[in-house]
Amino acid sequence: MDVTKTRKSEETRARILDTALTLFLERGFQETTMRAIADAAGVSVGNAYYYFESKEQLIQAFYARTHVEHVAASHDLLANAKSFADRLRGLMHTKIDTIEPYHQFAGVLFRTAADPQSPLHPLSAESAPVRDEATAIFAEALDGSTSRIPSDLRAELPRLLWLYHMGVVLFWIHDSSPGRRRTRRLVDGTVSLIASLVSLSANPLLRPLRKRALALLREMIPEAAPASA
Amino acid sequence: MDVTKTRKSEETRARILDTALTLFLERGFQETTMRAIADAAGVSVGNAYYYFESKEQLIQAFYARTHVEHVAASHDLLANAKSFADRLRGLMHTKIDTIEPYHQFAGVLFRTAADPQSPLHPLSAESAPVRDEATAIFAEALDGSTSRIPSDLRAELPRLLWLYHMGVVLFWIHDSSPGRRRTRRLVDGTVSLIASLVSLSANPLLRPLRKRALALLREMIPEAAPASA
DNA sequence: GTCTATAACCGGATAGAC
DNA sequence: GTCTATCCGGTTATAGAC
Repeated sequence: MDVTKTRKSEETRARILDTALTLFLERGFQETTMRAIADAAGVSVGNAYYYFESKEQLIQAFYARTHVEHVAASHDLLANAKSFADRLRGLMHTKIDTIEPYHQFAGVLFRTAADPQSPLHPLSAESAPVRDEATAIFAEALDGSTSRIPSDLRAELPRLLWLYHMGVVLFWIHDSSPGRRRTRRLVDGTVSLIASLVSLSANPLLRPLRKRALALLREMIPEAAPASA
Repeated sequence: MDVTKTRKSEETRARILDTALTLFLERGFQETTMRAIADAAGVSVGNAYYYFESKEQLIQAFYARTHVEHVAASHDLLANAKSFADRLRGLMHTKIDTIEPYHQFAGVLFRTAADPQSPLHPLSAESAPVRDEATAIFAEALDGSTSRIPSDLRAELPRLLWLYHMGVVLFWIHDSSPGRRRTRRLVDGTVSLIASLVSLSANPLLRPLRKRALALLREMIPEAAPASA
Protein backbone atom coordinates (compact mmCIF):
# COMPACT_ATOMS: atom_id res chain seq x y z
CA MET A 1 0.00 0.00 0.00
CA ASP A 2 2.74 2.36 0.91
CA VAL A 3 4.34 1.49 -2.36
CA THR A 4 1.24 2.28 -4.34
CA LYS A 5 0.71 5.52 -2.54
CA THR A 6 4.27 6.54 -3.02
CA ARG A 7 4.30 5.59 -6.66
CA LYS A 8 1.19 7.58 -7.46
CA SER A 9 2.56 10.51 -5.54
CA GLU A 10 5.84 10.33 -7.39
CA GLU A 11 4.03 10.22 -10.69
CA THR A 12 1.95 13.26 -9.89
CA ARG A 13 5.03 15.14 -8.81
CA ALA A 14 6.92 14.18 -11.95
CA ARG A 15 3.95 15.09 -14.13
CA ILE A 16 3.73 18.56 -12.64
CA LEU A 17 7.44 19.06 -13.04
CA ASP A 18 7.58 17.88 -16.64
CA THR A 19 4.58 19.97 -17.54
CA ALA A 20 6.12 23.02 -15.93
CA LEU A 21 9.45 22.68 -17.68
CA THR A 22 7.71 22.10 -21.01
CA LEU A 23 5.59 25.19 -20.59
CA PHE A 24 8.54 27.27 -19.43
CA LEU A 25 10.43 26.27 -22.54
CA GLU A 26 7.43 26.93 -24.78
CA ARG A 27 6.30 30.26 -23.42
CA GLY A 28 8.90 31.41 -20.98
CA PHE A 29 8.88 31.51 -17.20
CA GLN A 30 6.99 34.71 -16.50
CA GLU A 31 4.35 33.93 -19.09
CA THR A 32 3.56 30.55 -17.63
CA THR A 33 1.07 30.81 -14.78
CA MET A 34 0.75 28.29 -12.01
CA ARG A 35 -2.86 27.90 -13.05
CA ALA A 36 -1.73 26.94 -16.53
CA ILE A 37 0.77 24.43 -15.18
CA ALA A 38 -1.82 22.89 -12.90
CA ASP A 39 -4.35 22.74 -15.71
CA ALA A 40 -1.97 21.16 -18.17
CA ALA A 41 -0.81 18.66 -15.57
CA GLY A 42 -4.40 17.82 -14.70
CA VAL A 43 -4.21 18.86 -11.08
CA SER A 44 -5.45 21.75 -9.01
CA VAL A 45 -3.34 24.76 -8.17
CA GLY A 46 -3.39 23.82 -4.52
CA ASN A 47 -2.14 20.39 -5.40
CA ALA A 48 0.75 21.80 -7.36
CA TYR A 49 1.68 23.79 -4.28
CA TYR A 50 1.46 20.65 -2.20
CA TYR A 51 4.36 19.28 -4.22
CA PHE A 52 6.33 22.43 -4.87
CA GLU A 53 6.73 25.26 -2.44
CA SER A 54 6.77 27.92 -5.11
CA LYS A 55 6.95 28.54 -8.80
CA GLU A 56 10.64 29.15 -8.54
CA GLN A 57 11.11 25.90 -6.74
CA LEU A 58 10.16 24.24 -9.99
CA ILE A 59 13.37 25.55 -11.46
CA GLN A 60 15.41 23.53 -9.01
CA ALA A 61 14.81 20.69 -11.45
CA PHE A 62 16.98 22.54 -13.91
CA TYR A 63 19.97 22.36 -11.64
CA ALA A 64 19.71 18.69 -10.87
CA ARG A 65 18.85 17.63 -14.40
CA THR A 66 21.57 19.54 -16.18
CA HIS A 67 24.18 18.47 -13.71
CA VAL A 68 23.33 14.80 -14.16
CA GLU A 69 23.41 15.32 -17.92
CA HIS A 70 26.71 17.10 -17.67
CA VAL A 71 28.30 14.25 -15.79
CA ALA A 72 27.02 11.78 -18.36
CA ALA A 73 28.13 13.92 -21.29
CA SER A 74 31.59 14.30 -19.81
CA HIS A 75 32.23 10.63 -19.25
CA ASP A 76 34.01 9.85 -22.51
CA LEU A 77 36.00 13.02 -22.39
CA LEU A 78 37.32 12.35 -18.92
CA ALA A 79 38.22 8.84 -19.94
CA ASN A 80 40.28 10.02 -22.88
CA ALA A 81 41.68 13.53 -22.65
CA LYS A 82 45.03 13.70 -20.90
CA SER A 83 46.24 17.27 -20.53
CA PHE A 84 44.71 19.59 -18.02
CA ALA A 85 43.81 22.12 -20.71
CA ASP A 86 42.03 19.53 -22.86
CA ARG A 87 40.11 18.15 -19.94
CA LEU A 88 39.00 21.53 -18.69
CA ARG A 89 38.13 22.80 -22.14
CA GLY A 90 36.10 19.70 -22.87
CA LEU A 91 34.31 19.96 -19.56
CA MET A 92 33.33 23.55 -20.20
CA HIS A 93 32.06 22.85 -23.69
CA THR A 94 29.96 19.92 -22.57
CA LYS A 95 28.60 22.17 -19.85
CA ILE A 96 27.49 24.73 -22.42
CA ASP A 97 25.99 21.95 -24.52
CA THR A 98 24.06 20.68 -21.55
CA ILE A 99 22.53 23.95 -20.47
CA GLU A 100 21.87 25.27 -23.97
CA PRO A 101 18.19 24.14 -24.11
CA TYR A 102 17.48 26.34 -21.13
CA HIS A 103 19.14 29.46 -22.41
CA GLN A 104 15.91 31.33 -22.97
CA PHE A 105 14.94 31.31 -19.35
CA ALA A 106 18.41 31.28 -17.91
CA GLY A 107 18.01 34.96 -17.12
CA VAL A 108 15.13 34.27 -14.80
CA LEU A 109 16.97 31.37 -13.29
CA PHE A 110 19.99 33.48 -12.61
CA ARG A 111 17.88 36.30 -11.33
CA THR A 112 16.37 33.97 -8.81
CA ALA A 113 19.67 32.41 -7.97
CA ALA A 114 21.31 35.76 -7.40
CA ASP A 115 19.29 36.52 -4.30
CA PRO A 116 21.41 35.62 -1.27
CA GLN A 117 18.23 34.51 0.52
CA SER A 118 17.18 32.12 -2.20
CA PRO A 119 17.64 28.37 -1.70
CA LEU A 120 18.52 28.36 -5.38
CA HIS A 121 21.58 30.46 -4.72
CA PRO A 122 24.71 28.52 -5.70
CA LEU A 123 26.30 29.28 -2.35
CA SER A 124 23.30 28.40 -0.22
CA ALA A 125 23.24 25.43 2.11
CA GLU A 126 20.49 23.86 0.03
CA SER A 127 22.70 23.96 -3.04
CA ALA A 128 25.65 22.38 -1.29
CA PRO A 129 25.11 18.88 -2.70
CA VAL A 130 24.95 20.07 -6.28
CA ARG A 131 27.82 22.45 -5.73
CA ASP A 132 29.98 19.76 -4.20
CA GLU A 133 29.21 17.39 -7.03
CA ALA A 134 30.02 20.04 -9.59
CA THR A 135 33.28 20.78 -7.82
CA ALA A 136 34.03 17.08 -7.79
CA ILE A 137 33.94 16.89 -11.55
CA PHE A 138 36.63 19.55 -11.75
CA ALA A 139 38.66 17.62 -9.22
CA GLU A 140 38.29 14.62 -11.46
CA ALA A 141 39.44 16.59 -14.47
CA LEU A 142 42.46 17.58 -12.45
CA ASP A 143 43.25 14.18 -10.98
CA GLY A 144 43.25 12.48 -14.32
CA SER A 145 45.50 15.04 -15.95
CA THR A 146 49.13 14.41 -16.74
CA SER A 147 50.12 18.05 -16.33
CA ARG A 148 52.43 19.06 -13.51
CA ILE A 149 50.74 21.35 -11.04
CA PRO A 150 52.08 22.67 -7.73
CA SER A 151 50.46 20.64 -4.99
CA ASP A 152 49.23 23.59 -2.93
CA LEU A 153 47.50 24.97 -5.98
CA ARG A 154 46.16 21.58 -6.97
CA ALA A 155 44.38 21.33 -3.65
CA GLU A 156 42.48 24.57 -4.20
CA LEU A 157 41.98 24.41 -7.95
CA PRO A 158 38.69 22.48 -8.01
CA ARG A 159 36.92 25.22 -6.09
CA LEU A 160 38.61 27.91 -8.12
CA LEU A 161 37.51 26.18 -11.29
CA TRP A 162 33.96 25.86 -10.03
CA LEU A 163 34.01 29.61 -9.46
CA TYR A 164 35.43 30.14 -12.93
CA HIS A 165 32.73 27.96 -14.43
CA MET A 166 30.06 30.06 -12.69
CA GLY A 167 31.58 33.11 -14.32
CA VAL A 168 31.40 31.48 -17.72
CA VAL A 169 27.77 30.55 -17.15
CA LEU A 170 27.08 34.15 -16.22
CA PHE A 171 28.64 35.28 -19.48
CA TRP A 172 26.65 32.63 -21.34
CA ILE A 173 23.40 33.92 -19.90
CA HIS A 174 24.06 37.27 -21.55
CA ASP A 175 25.40 35.79 -24.74
CA SER A 176 22.94 36.15 -27.60
CA SER A 177 25.40 35.39 -30.37
CA PRO A 178 24.39 32.63 -32.81
CA GLY A 179 25.42 29.22 -31.57
CA ARG A 180 26.69 30.91 -28.42
CA ARG A 181 29.87 31.59 -30.34
CA ARG A 182 31.14 34.22 -28.00
CA THR A 183 30.91 31.94 -25.00
CA ARG A 184 32.71 29.19 -26.91
CA ARG A 185 35.41 31.64 -27.75
CA LEU A 186 35.62 32.80 -24.16
CA VAL A 187 36.02 29.23 -22.98
CA ASP A 188 38.82 28.52 -25.43
CA GLY A 189 40.60 31.73 -24.59
CA THR A 190 40.28 31.51 -20.83
CA VAL A 191 41.08 27.80 -20.62
CA SER A 192 44.26 28.43 -22.52
CA LEU A 193 45.11 31.33 -20.23
CA ILE A 194 44.33 29.32 -17.12
CA ALA A 195 46.50 26.47 -18.33
CA SER A 196 49.37 28.85 -18.99
CA LEU A 197 48.91 30.51 -15.65
CA VAL A 198 48.82 27.19 -13.85
CA SER A 199 52.00 26.02 -15.47
CA LEU A 200 53.68 29.39 -14.95
CA SER A 201 52.68 29.30 -11.31
CA ALA A 202 55.35 26.67 -10.71
CA ASN A 203 57.96 29.27 -11.64
CA PRO A 204 59.95 30.56 -8.63
CA LEU A 205 59.27 34.13 -9.70
CA LEU A 206 55.56 33.62 -9.15
CA ARG A 207 55.80 31.50 -6.05
CA PRO A 208 55.24 34.35 -3.54
CA LEU A 209 52.24 35.59 -5.49
CA ARG A 210 50.81 32.08 -5.67
CA LYS A 211 51.25 31.62 -1.92
CA ARG A 212 49.55 34.89 -1.13
CA ALA A 213 46.70 34.22 -3.50
CA LEU A 214 46.08 30.78 -2.07
CA ALA A 215 46.23 32.04 1.50
CA LEU A 216 43.67 34.70 0.68
CA LEU A 217 41.44 32.18 -1.03
CA ARG A 218 41.54 29.84 1.96
CA GLU A 219 40.74 32.71 4.27
CA MET A 220 37.82 33.95 2.21
CA ILE A 221 36.26 30.56 1.52
CA PRO A 222 37.14 28.59 4.66
CA GLU A 223 35.07 25.52 3.88
CA ALA A 224 33.05 24.16 1.03
CA ALA A 225 29.79 25.14 2.73
CA PRO A 226 30.34 27.48 5.67
CA ALA A 227 27.14 27.78 7.66
CA SER A 228 28.09 31.03 9.33
CA ALA A 229 29.74 32.87 6.47
CA MET B 1 3.06 78.16 -15.20
CA ASP B 2 5.16 75.48 -16.71
CA VAL B 3 7.66 76.14 -14.00
CA THR B 4 5.08 75.71 -11.27
CA LYS B 5 3.77 72.57 -12.86
CA THR B 6 7.24 71.16 -13.25
CA ARG B 7 8.24 72.10 -9.77
CA LYS B 8 5.21 70.50 -8.21
CA SER B 9 5.77 67.42 -10.29
CA GLU B 10 9.38 67.23 -9.24
CA GLU B 11 8.39 67.57 -5.64
CA THR B 12 5.83 64.81 -5.82
CA ARG B 13 8.31 62.56 -7.52
CA ALA B 14 10.98 63.27 -4.95
CA ARG B 15 8.52 62.75 -2.13
CA ILE B 16 7.53 59.32 -3.41
CA LEU B 17 11.16 58.37 -3.89
CA ASP B 18 12.29 59.51 -0.46
CA THR B 19 9.35 57.80 1.18
CA ALA B 20 10.09 54.60 -0.68
CA LEU B 21 13.76 54.51 0.24
CA THR B 22 12.94 55.29 3.85
CA LEU B 23 10.40 52.49 4.04
CA PHE B 24 12.71 50.06 2.25
CA LEU B 25 15.41 50.79 4.78
CA GLU B 26 12.98 50.53 7.68
CA ARG B 27 11.15 47.36 6.73
CA GLY B 28 12.92 45.89 3.76
CA PHE B 29 11.96 45.83 0.11
CA GLN B 30 9.58 42.89 -0.03
CA GLU B 31 7.77 43.99 3.10
CA THR B 32 7.07 47.45 1.77
CA THR B 33 3.97 47.53 -0.40
CA MET B 34 3.32 50.09 -3.08
CA ARG B 35 0.13 50.90 -1.21
CA ALA B 36 2.18 51.71 1.88
CA ILE B 37 4.55 53.89 -0.08
CA ALA B 38 1.70 55.74 -1.73
CA ASP B 39 -0.06 56.19 1.61
CA ALA B 40 3.03 57.46 3.39
CA ALA B 41 3.84 59.79 0.53
CA GLY B 42 0.26 61.08 0.51
CA VAL B 43 -0.55 60.02 -3.04
CA SER B 44 -2.57 57.26 -4.66
CA VAL B 45 -1.08 54.03 -5.90
CA GLY B 46 -1.90 54.98 -9.46
CA ASN B 47 -0.09 58.23 -8.99
CA ALA B 48 3.02 56.49 -7.72
CA TYR B 49 2.94 54.40 -10.88
CA TYR B 50 2.61 57.55 -12.93
CA TYR B 51 6.07 58.55 -11.73
CA PHE B 52 7.73 55.16 -11.48
CA GLU B 53 7.19 52.31 -13.87
CA SER B 54 7.53 49.68 -11.22
CA LYS B 55 8.47 49.05 -7.65
CA GLU B 56 11.91 47.97 -8.72
CA GLN B 57 12.35 51.14 -10.69
CA LEU B 58 12.42 52.92 -7.38
CA ILE B 59 15.72 51.23 -6.68
CA GLN B 60 17.33 53.02 -9.60
CA ALA B 61 17.75 55.84 -7.14
CA PHE B 62 20.21 53.69 -5.27
CA TYR B 63 22.57 53.55 -8.23
CA ALA B 64 22.64 57.22 -8.94
CA ARG B 65 22.81 58.33 -5.33
CA THR B 66 25.60 56.05 -4.23
CA HIS B 67 27.70 56.77 -7.26
CA VAL B 68 27.51 60.51 -6.69
CA GLU B 69 28.39 59.94 -3.06
CA HIS B 70 31.27 57.70 -4.03
CA VAL B 71 32.78 60.31 -6.28
CA ALA B 72 32.51 62.91 -3.55
CA ALA B 73 33.93 60.60 -0.91
CA SER B 74 36.88 59.74 -3.13
CA HIS B 75 37.90 63.28 -3.89
CA ASP B 76 40.46 63.75 -1.15
CA LEU B 77 41.90 60.32 -1.64
CA LEU B 78 42.48 60.85 -5.34
CA ALA B 79 44.10 64.17 -4.61
CA ASN B 80 46.59 62.68 -2.18
CA ALA B 81 47.38 59.00 -2.66
CA LYS B 82 50.18 58.36 -5.11
CA SER B 83 50.74 54.66 -5.68
CA PHE B 84 48.36 52.61 -7.75
CA ALA B 85 47.75 50.21 -4.86
CA ASP B 86 46.90 53.00 -2.42
CA ARG B 87 44.57 54.70 -4.84
CA LEU B 88 42.74 51.51 -5.75
CA ARG B 89 42.49 50.35 -2.16
CA GLY B 90 41.16 53.70 -1.06
CA LEU B 91 38.64 53.74 -3.86
CA MET B 92 37.34 50.33 -2.94
CA HIS B 93 37.01 51.15 0.74
CA THR B 94 35.15 54.37 0.05
CA LYS B 95 32.89 52.38 -2.24
CA ILE B 96 32.04 49.97 0.57
CA ASP B 97 31.47 52.92 2.91
CA THR B 98 29.12 54.50 0.44
CA ILE B 99 26.93 51.51 -0.20
CA GLU B 100 26.90 50.25 3.39
CA PRO B 101 23.56 51.88 4.36
CA TYR B 102 21.88 49.86 1.65
CA HIS B 103 23.32 46.51 2.57
CA GLN B 104 20.10 45.09 3.90
CA PHE B 105 18.32 45.33 0.60
CA ALA B 106 21.32 44.89 -1.61
CA GLY B 107 20.26 41.33 -2.26
CA VAL B 108 17.05 42.45 -3.87
CA LEU B 109 18.89 45.09 -5.79
CA PHE B 110 21.32 42.60 -7.13
CA ARG B 111 18.61 40.12 -7.83
CA THR B 112 16.91 42.69 -9.99
CA ALA B 113 20.12 43.77 -11.59
CA ALA B 114 21.08 40.22 -12.47
CA ASP B 115 18.30 39.82 -15.00
CA PRO B 116 19.76 40.45 -18.44
CA GLN B 117 16.45 42.03 -19.45
CA SER B 118 16.43 44.50 -16.62
CA PRO B 119 17.28 48.14 -17.27
CA LEU B 120 19.00 47.96 -13.90
CA HIS B 121 21.49 45.46 -15.21
CA PRO B 122 25.00 46.90 -15.02
CA LEU B 123 25.65 45.96 -18.61
CA SER B 124 22.41 47.30 -20.02
CA ALA B 125 22.26 50.30 -22.33
CA GLU B 126 20.29 52.22 -19.69
CA SER B 127 23.11 51.75 -17.22
CA ALA B 128 25.79 52.91 -19.63
CA PRO B 129 26.09 56.43 -18.19
CA VAL B 130 26.58 55.22 -14.63
CA ARG B 131 28.87 52.45 -15.79
CA ASP B 132 31.01 54.81 -17.82
CA GLU B 133 31.25 57.22 -14.94
CA ALA B 134 32.24 54.44 -12.58
CA THR B 135 34.86 53.26 -15.04
CA ALA B 136 36.12 56.82 -15.31
CA ILE B 137 36.91 56.97 -11.63
CA PHE B 138 39.16 53.94 -12.00
CA ALA B 139 40.83 55.57 -14.97
CA GLU B 140 41.41 58.59 -12.76
CA ALA B 141 42.92 56.41 -10.07
CA LEU B 142 45.22 55.03 -12.69
CA ASP B 143 46.14 58.29 -14.37
CA GLY B 144 47.17 59.93 -11.15
CA SER B 145 49.31 57.05 -10.03
CA THR B 146 53.08 57.13 -10.08
CA SER B 147 53.42 53.38 -10.64
CA ARG B 148 54.88 52.08 -13.88
CA ILE B 149 52.32 50.08 -15.86
CA PRO B 150 52.68 48.63 -19.37
CA SER B 151 50.77 50.93 -21.71
CA ASP B 152 48.69 48.23 -23.37
CA LEU B 153 47.51 47.07 -19.97
CA ARG B 154 46.97 50.62 -18.77
CA ALA B 155 44.53 51.17 -21.60
CA GLU B 156 42.35 48.24 -20.58
CA LEU B 157 42.74 48.41 -16.82
CA PRO B 158 39.87 50.79 -16.05
CA ARG B 159 37.33 48.38 -17.48
CA LEU B 160 39.02 45.44 -15.81
CA LEU B 161 38.94 47.26 -12.52
CA TRP B 162 35.29 48.10 -12.95
CA LEU B 163 34.65 44.40 -13.44
CA TYR B 164 36.73 43.62 -10.38
CA HIS B 165 34.79 46.14 -8.35
CA MET B 166 31.54 44.48 -9.40
CA GLY B 167 32.91 41.22 -8.10
CA VAL B 168 33.75 42.81 -4.76
CA VAL B 169 30.27 44.26 -4.51
CA LEU B 170 28.88 40.81 -5.20
CA PHE B 171 30.96 39.44 -2.36
CA TRP B 172 29.85 42.31 -0.14
CA ILE B 173 26.21 41.50 -0.76
CA HIS B 174 26.74 38.10 0.76
CA ASP B 175 28.97 39.32 3.53
CA SER B 176 27.21 39.29 6.88
CA SER B 177 30.32 39.64 9.01
CA PRO B 178 30.30 42.49 11.56
CA GLY B 179 31.51 45.73 10.05
CA ARG B 180 31.75 43.91 6.74
CA ARG B 181 35.16 42.74 7.88
CA ARG B 182 35.46 39.97 5.35
CA THR B 183 34.89 42.33 2.45
CA ARG B 184 37.46 44.75 3.84
CA ARG B 185 39.90 41.91 4.08
CA LEU B 186 39.11 40.79 0.57
CA VAL B 187 39.73 44.27 -0.75
CA ASP B 188 43.09 44.55 0.99
CA GLY B 189 44.16 41.11 -0.18
CA THR B 190 43.03 41.43 -3.76
CA VAL B 191 44.28 44.98 -4.24
CA SER B 192 47.68 43.87 -3.09
CA LEU B 193 47.55 40.90 -5.46
CA ILE B 194 46.39 43.06 -8.33
CA ALA B 195 49.17 45.54 -7.72
CA SER B 196 51.74 42.75 -7.68
CA LEU B 197 50.30 41.23 -10.79
CA VAL B 198 50.28 44.56 -12.59
CA SER B 199 53.87 45.23 -11.76
CA LEU B 200 54.88 41.67 -12.59
CA SER B 201 53.11 41.95 -15.92
CA ALA B 202 55.93 44.16 -17.15
CA ASN B 203 58.25 41.17 -16.79
CA PRO B 204 59.28 39.67 -20.16
CA LEU B 205 58.35 36.21 -18.89
CA LEU B 206 54.72 37.27 -18.57
CA ARG B 207 54.56 39.38 -21.70
CA PRO B 208 53.02 36.71 -23.94
CA LEU B 209 50.40 35.88 -21.35
CA ARG B 210 49.58 39.55 -20.92
CA LYS B 211 49.24 40.03 -24.68
CA ARG B 212 46.94 37.05 -25.01
CA ALA B 213 44.83 38.09 -22.05
CA LEU B 214 44.41 41.61 -23.36
CA ALA B 215 43.54 40.41 -26.84
CA LEU B 216 40.87 38.14 -25.41
CA LEU B 217 39.50 40.93 -23.29
CA ARG B 218 39.25 43.27 -26.26
CA GLU B 219 37.53 40.59 -28.27
CA MET B 220 35.01 39.76 -25.58
CA ILE B 221 34.17 43.33 -24.62
CA PRO B 222 34.61 45.20 -27.89
CA GLU B 223 33.17 48.50 -26.74
CA ALA B 224 32.07 50.10 -23.53
CA ALA B 225 28.42 49.60 -24.41
CA PRO B 226 27.95 47.24 -27.36
CA ALA B 227 24.39 47.46 -28.59
CA SER B 228 24.48 44.12 -30.38
CA ALA B 229 26.35 42.01 -27.88
C1' DG C 1 -1.75 10.94 7.59
C1' DT C 2 -1.35 11.56 2.55
C1' DC C 3 -3.40 13.82 -1.28
C1' DT C 4 -6.55 16.91 -3.79
C1' DA C 5 -9.70 20.66 -4.58
C1' DT C 6 -12.03 25.17 -4.08
C1' DA C 7 -12.19 29.69 -2.67
C1' DA C 8 -10.02 33.44 -1.08
C1' DC C 9 -6.11 36.64 -0.04
C1' DC C 10 -2.65 39.82 -1.17
C1' DG C 11 -0.01 42.99 -3.57
C1' DG C 12 1.96 44.59 -8.06
C1' DA C 13 0.20 46.66 -11.96
C1' DT C 14 -3.28 48.93 -15.22
C1' DA C 15 -7.63 51.34 -17.18
C1' DG C 16 -9.92 55.00 -17.51
C1' DA C 17 -12.60 58.91 -15.34
C1' DC C 18 -11.78 63.52 -13.78
C1' DG D 1 -1.37 64.64 -12.61
C1' DT D 2 -4.28 62.38 -9.72
C1' DC D 3 -7.68 59.24 -8.34
C1' DT D 4 -10.72 54.91 -7.90
C1' DA D 5 -11.78 50.55 -9.31
C1' DT D 6 -10.17 46.50 -11.20
C1' DC D 7 -7.28 42.95 -13.06
C1' DC D 8 -4.09 39.33 -12.64
C1' DG D 9 -1.31 35.78 -10.86
C1' DG D 10 1.47 33.86 -6.95
C1' DT D 11 0.24 31.98 -2.74
C1' DT D 12 -2.48 30.26 1.22
C1' DA D 13 -6.47 28.59 4.23
C1' DT D 14 -9.13 25.12 4.69
C1' DA D 15 -12.30 21.47 3.90
C1' DG D 16 -12.81 17.04 2.53
C1' DA D 17 -11.42 12.52 -0.07
C1' DC D 18 -8.69 8.46 -0.16
